[in-house]
Amino acid sequence: MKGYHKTTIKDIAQEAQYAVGTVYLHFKDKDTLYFALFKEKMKGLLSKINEEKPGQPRDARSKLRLFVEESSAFFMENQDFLRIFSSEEDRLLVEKKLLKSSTGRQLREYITLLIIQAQEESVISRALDPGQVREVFIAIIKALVLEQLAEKERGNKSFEGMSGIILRYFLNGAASE
Amino acid sequence: MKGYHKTTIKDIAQEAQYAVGTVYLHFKDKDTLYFALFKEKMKGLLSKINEEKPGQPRDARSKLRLFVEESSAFFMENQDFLRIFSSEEDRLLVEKKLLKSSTGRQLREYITLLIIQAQEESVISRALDPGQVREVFIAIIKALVLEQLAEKERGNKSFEGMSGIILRYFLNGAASE
Amino acid sequence: MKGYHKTTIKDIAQEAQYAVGTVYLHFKDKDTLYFALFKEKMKGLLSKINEEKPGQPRDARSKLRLFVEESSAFFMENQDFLRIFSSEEDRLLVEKKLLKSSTGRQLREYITLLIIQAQEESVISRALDPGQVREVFIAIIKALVLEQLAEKERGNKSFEGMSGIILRYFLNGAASE
Amino acid sequence: MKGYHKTTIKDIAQEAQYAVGTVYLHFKDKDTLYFALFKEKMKGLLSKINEEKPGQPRDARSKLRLFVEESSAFFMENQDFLRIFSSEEDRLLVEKKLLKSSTGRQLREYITLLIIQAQEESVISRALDPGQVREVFIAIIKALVLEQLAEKERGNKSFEGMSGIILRYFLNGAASE
DNA sequence: CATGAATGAGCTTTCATTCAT
DNA sequence: TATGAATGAAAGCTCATTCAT
Repeated sequence: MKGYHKTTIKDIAQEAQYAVGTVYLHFKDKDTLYFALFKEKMKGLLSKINEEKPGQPRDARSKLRLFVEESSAFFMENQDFLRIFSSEEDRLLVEKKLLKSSTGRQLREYITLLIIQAQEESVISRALDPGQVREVFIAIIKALVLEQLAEKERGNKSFEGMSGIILRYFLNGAASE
Repeated sequence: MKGYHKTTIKDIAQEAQYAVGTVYLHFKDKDTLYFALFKEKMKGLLSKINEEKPGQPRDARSKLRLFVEESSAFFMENQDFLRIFSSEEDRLLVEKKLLKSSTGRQLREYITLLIIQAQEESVISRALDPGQVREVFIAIIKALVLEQLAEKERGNKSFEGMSGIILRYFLNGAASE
Repeated sequence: MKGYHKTTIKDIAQEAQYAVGTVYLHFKDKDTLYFALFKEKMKGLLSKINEEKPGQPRDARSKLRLFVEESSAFFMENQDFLRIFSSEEDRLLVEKKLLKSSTGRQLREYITLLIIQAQEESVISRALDPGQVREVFIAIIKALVLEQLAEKERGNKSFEGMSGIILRYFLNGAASE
Repeated sequence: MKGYHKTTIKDIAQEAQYAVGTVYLHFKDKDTLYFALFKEKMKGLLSKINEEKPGQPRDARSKLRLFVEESSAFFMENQDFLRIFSSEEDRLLVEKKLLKSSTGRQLREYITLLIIQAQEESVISRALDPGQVREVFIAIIKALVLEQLAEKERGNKSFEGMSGIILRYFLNGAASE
């Protein structure tokens, strides 16, 4: 994909097997359309994460691991699309218009609650601000997944064990023990 | 600022107190202009970091701290401009065209070498891949500085002690000890 | 009309009662548009010339006369437009891109064949190079039609008998008999 | 050369070893500059033609031949520059602004007088309009010189005997005798 | 509901012209 | 006289948006 600004409505319409005009029956403008698509994707991740599997452990550490796994996989699958919105430039728009919308906020809230649970279970330090921890958490996931994708393009190793590595950086940092 | 795609040459010219045509005396096209501006900023950071101050400690931990301080401050001062380039969408352009240029590469190299030194001094685990560590390092700085800026806009607390916090996340992670 | 370089897409669009963007739905750029318009005109002349009228004499001399009449009339009707393309500056573009295209070549070929027929019927000297004769033929038509148009602008006489005069110059030259 | 519209003032200034600004000390605008250059060239031709060589025959036929030779040679030497102005598109400008100027008019007058002399000497038919004859004369020279130049570019034969051929077309036409 | 031709504001880029030096 | 950096009007082209069908 080409990024928000380089992706035309025609591109999207074509991919969706619709005519340009039809798109405008459903979305009042380009922004709305994009944010709707974004929301849709986020909903996908959210429902996957919330999906209750029987026998699934509910402790914070397991849920953190699960979140990293699910979101990494999700990120990789939708890399092109999400790359558009992972831009800081657009994050402003997104945050201002849509992350305040239910889906985006729900995702952030999910993570925040997860972190609070982790603090309660003494997995994450109680001294830290949950919002801050969340940002670091997301940033590390994003950075390492993107790096991994770049590696992949260069033809290098696979994605095996990446979520373990991410979690390690997140929880224990880079220091020597 | 508005990001690469939304910022017009006219905007830039006006801000620089120039006429549109004047810009084109110095830069052959929009890309060239942007990358040149970007490079200039990076050069500023690079030279600030390399600036030898007498009595400055040269151990890895101090240098890491210094880097976080300098780059955070730098980031904050140039937030608008750098926000443009922190966009993933544009990172592709930038990385492909200019981060491979001396300045961008030098900065990355500087960080990588710093991390290697830290590994040698047992500040950072020898088991980790320096490139990966570097990405995590940058991501955490970026995420927390941006969050801080957002806070500031919302009128909240100041930036005091931020570099300590960043370093803490980076080195020790979020886990309880 | 103003010539290729001075005629803007906006001009053309306006004249055609279209918006600028509409023009670009049909032609990918200015060149393409112009050459298409040119081709269209040429096609018009070509089909007029090839139009078989019953009882129309097929000897070379009659066909030469007919060609002069048709092309003079055509030239006059489309003077503004064709003036653009009679520019040597643009002839390069046109010749390189479109006269090599079927329509332009067909027209040239038509004239060449006509001249060869005339040579076979001893109307034109067999000693002369048909290509050269063709260029002279075209040049004389162009020169005298243009002069006539200039006269007209100055308010002088009409176009009566012009094709006879053209043919006379072409076949017999300016010499006294 | 690139033609009137594609040739920039900077191009010309550079070629003349001047700075852009300097050009504007002598010519009030691009048109004026160009027409001045054109005039200069024409003056060159005019003085060459008027150059009295001892023992030079003064009969009309000889002078016509001489004119064809001189102007062909001149045309070839200055082809690039003259091509600019041989464009019909620009001829309007030239005719309106400068051919009415002394030099351009002088050249035309010279040819007209030459033709009248030829009519008096019964070389050219008295029945023909001298202005018209002049246009045909110029057109044939131009057409065949241009064709010859094109041939040359394609690597074909040389320019030998061209002025004889031109004169032949002009005086006797293309007809079989 | 669906279409896609038509729109035109707005972008990047060029270059004749000016003017402080 | 000579300079050339600065100017900004105007060009070609794109694409989000509309609307008659």
